[in-house]
Amino acid sequence: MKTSLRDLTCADARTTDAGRTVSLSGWVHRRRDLGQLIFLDLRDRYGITQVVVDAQEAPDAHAVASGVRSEFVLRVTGTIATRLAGTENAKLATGEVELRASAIAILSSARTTPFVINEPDAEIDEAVRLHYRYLDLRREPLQRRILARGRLVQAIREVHHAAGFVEVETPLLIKSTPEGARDFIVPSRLQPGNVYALPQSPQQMKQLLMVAGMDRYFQIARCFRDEDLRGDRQPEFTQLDLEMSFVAEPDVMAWVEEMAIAVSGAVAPERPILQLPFPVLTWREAIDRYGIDKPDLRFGMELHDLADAVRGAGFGIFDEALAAGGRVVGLAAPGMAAATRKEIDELTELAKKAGAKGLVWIALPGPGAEGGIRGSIVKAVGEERAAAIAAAAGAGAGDLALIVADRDIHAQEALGKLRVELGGRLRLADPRVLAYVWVHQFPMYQWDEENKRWDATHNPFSGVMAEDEVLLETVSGDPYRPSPEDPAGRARALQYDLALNGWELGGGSIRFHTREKLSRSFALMGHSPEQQEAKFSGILEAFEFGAPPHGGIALGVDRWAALLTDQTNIREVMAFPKTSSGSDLMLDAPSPVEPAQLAELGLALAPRPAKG
RNA sequence: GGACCCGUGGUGUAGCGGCCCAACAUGCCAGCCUGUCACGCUGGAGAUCGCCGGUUCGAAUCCGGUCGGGUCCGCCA
Repeated sequence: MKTSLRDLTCADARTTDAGRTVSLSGWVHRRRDLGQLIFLDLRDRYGITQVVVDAQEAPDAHAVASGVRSEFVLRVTGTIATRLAGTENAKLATGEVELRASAIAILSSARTTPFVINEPDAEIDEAVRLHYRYLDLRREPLQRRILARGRLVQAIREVHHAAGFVEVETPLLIKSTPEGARDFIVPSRLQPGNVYALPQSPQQMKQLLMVAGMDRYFQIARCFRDEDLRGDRQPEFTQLDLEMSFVAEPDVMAWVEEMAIAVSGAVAPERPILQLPFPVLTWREAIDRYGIDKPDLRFGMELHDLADAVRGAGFGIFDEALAAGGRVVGLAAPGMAAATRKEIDELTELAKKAGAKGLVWIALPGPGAEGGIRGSIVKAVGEERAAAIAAAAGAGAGDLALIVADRDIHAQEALGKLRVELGGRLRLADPRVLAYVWVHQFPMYQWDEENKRWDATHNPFSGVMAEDEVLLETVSGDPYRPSPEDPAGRARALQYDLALNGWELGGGSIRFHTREKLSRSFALMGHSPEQQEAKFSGILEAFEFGAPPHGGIALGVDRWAALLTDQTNIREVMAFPKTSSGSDLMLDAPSPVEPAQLAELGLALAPRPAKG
């Protein structure tokens, strides 16, 4: 990549270039000073080339090289030469040649960096990394991941354009809606007292683009949510947002699947996809088999219903749970029969933290192991029955059965968390594999006891399965007077989530596309006609002018990039992320504002409440 | 909003009541070295142990508070 200041990048030189006089520019990666002979590893984004500076050959260049330090920026002119036999470096793409310097220009000197750039494995305090993010980005691991993310976004764009999707930008200054996550607010100077909100997603805009006849839209969209942060959540994040007209659920899923396969191949061609086509689970199946709606399918260790196995065994907790309409579920931790008391106590603690009331265990001795069957209920139900229960949980010789009894869902959810934990501890998941899985047929609503209304479990614009539309009724007969007994609670949404290796990549749905149906759904969610008019007048009105049936999805680009680069934290795939308290340590944001700026906006800041 | 973990030369760690005006590695500085590639060898500089207060004859070490970072719960239509 020839430019005015260089003829080759630091990755280009080969033996076929031997004899050429060229200039290279880059950073000093490492310097090895042997006195009369100095070696400089010159680095740029593309690679590393060894520069040799010989005091006899080039005394001026040698004098400059003597004063050069790590991370100086140089332009080196010299001759590409094949290395002396036996001094080739197989670790470098350019390792068979070197640049024999005749002249060195220092383009920039550099202070000693707060951490070393040339050691990829060095662990550095994250606050320091964030303060000097531009230096951290210079290091190989972060640089590699940001490049991979670039390929991810590029592949997404290419695939969508090729398939006829139109890329449309939507505004960042929009209307605040009181639903869902907290909005980031932007005060309006032209209309003091009024505010814009930053979008939590382009949801309504993309539906309006369907009403506009765009047919297929996508966008790499920045989204904002003012909620507490996590390793997989930042206040601003990026979604692949797309919407399609005249589609049903299988159309969207088929496209996303085709797209995801192409994109995965472009970013991580060496990583096999577990199963094609992607497995599809109903939400119910996912909960029953994995205890979670984003199961990690890279390993089995599924949950088993133990109702039949424990019925009448004479163990009170189980009988009570079943009598109350609850569940008894178990799983088998392979090879953990020898688990110590302490390990089991830890797992019990974990299960309780996950909402379980307790944890029952049965260890089946492995071949050659001393002693018989052990477990917390062996005494109560007898060895034979305990063995049968463990077997029903999927345990064989040498395995540890773990059992939870609780109300519906709670039992599975608690055990599901144990499954994830154990899967990690026992290293059951192949880290190379990409296990995509669809989960669909979610319940549309869940009862919000606090506000006495139904709440969308995922997306309030989702439609419901055709056969469930009859359920969108209330016991009261008035859609504006919902109650927890309403049949609406049984309605399943036309909602589909895509999970990857136990992470929620994203979700989408087929939307309601008539004013009447959307409005009825809003009513169940507690929105009066007046509130609907105030909050959603745009989309409701639009649906009166001929809206096509449509649906789409939004996928988390940060999470996708993290998963494809083997990271568990999206900060590691973002160029300039914020801390868990929302600070940008490099720019020192957020920061105080000038009184004049506030005055212009018609704002006054309330005094910060003093801490007791 | 809550719980837990961490904060010691530039960086990463050790030290966890007196043996410490703090140790090790690396980085940094200087000198030597013509085939190194994590170059090597020799020497040197560099820390009031995040901050404030308390306990104690004595605090990096114990206690309280505070600031910063991280993890988790709540939250995240």
